[in-house]
Amino acid sequence: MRIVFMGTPEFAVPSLEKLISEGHEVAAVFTQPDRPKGRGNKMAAPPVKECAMRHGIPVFQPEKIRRDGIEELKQLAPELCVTAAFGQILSQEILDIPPRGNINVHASLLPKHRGSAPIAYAILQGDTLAGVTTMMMDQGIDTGDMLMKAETAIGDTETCAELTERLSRLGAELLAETIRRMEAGTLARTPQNEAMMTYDPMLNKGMGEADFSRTAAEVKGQINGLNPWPCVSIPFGDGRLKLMRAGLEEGRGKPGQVLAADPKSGLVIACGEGAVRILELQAPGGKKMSAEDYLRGHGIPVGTILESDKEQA
RNA sequence: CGCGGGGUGGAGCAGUUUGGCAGCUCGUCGGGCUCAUAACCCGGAGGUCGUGGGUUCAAGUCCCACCCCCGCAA
Repeated sequence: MRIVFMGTPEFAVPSLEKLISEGHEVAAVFTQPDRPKGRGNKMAAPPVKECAMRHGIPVFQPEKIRRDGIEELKQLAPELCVTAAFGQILSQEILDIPPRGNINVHASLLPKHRGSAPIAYAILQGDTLAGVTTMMMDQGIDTGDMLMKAETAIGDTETCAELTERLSRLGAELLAETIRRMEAGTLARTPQNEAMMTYDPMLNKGMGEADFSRTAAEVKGQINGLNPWPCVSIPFGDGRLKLMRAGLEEGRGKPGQVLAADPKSGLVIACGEGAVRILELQAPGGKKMSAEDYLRGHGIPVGTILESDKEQA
């Protein structure tokens, strides 16, 4: 099928590669413009662009596709559009161009977790099940009719980064099967149950302020769900200590109190209810490492109360 | 030229300010203690100190260049 693909981050790459390997004619890729990124503010291409260029597929990077990309899309004359984490709103005019519509790969079990950070919120809220849904795009945000779903259990200490990687591959498989059924004429559309819907706001840096007064399960969800961004952190020395992965642990104490801190027993911090074991962390200026490794070279006295931002203010 | 931190046995760090024997915690190997152990005691192996040049009687440490890693800001 002649397809135009729209996507931006790493999550979208497996879907694009799957379309190619399935033999579809990917006529072009739309992705976000290159932006200055990282140290030195060097311009960086979105992962989807790099993938497209590797395959010799034309790339379009309009600032707003609904303003600057309409004519190009019309000329490309796709039979179907596929989007995956594109990051731009599509207007009805755009959606009307491909005769078979626009399929979106969304990283949640809709109608739960509409919005731009479904995977983070699944972990943040303590869900045990995550998944991907293919759906027909309409003008709302993740509101269109559902086509197919795939589920997967969320690991006990799985981070958003890891789950995103898994779901990106699951989504690619699901996308391929969805298109196969569309071609076979056996694809059913299921409207979303609006009563069950949840919409998650965008993540922001403020969400990464540790709050050990919450329950251990909430703290764990916050730590694992906000990795890789914005990450939970606490003021520490010259900078901030980022907590990258956590699990639940027995124990109680004042919120933020260090219950254990040595290479043998690891790092355990008391919460408002229960305690969390910090499995991976990153000190100011340092690399990400296991808590055990960190403690081999640094001491944290047992009993220390780690201040979270809210307690300091 | 956006701001800043870092590279030292297998892991994580100290030592650099003020040049002078390679240090700590852990792991690993051997021995001991113990009913037993991830505990404890004794002993050993293991390091081109990111790379290249320079200064010096002497450089992990001072000077110059380069490579790599990381945080912040966007």
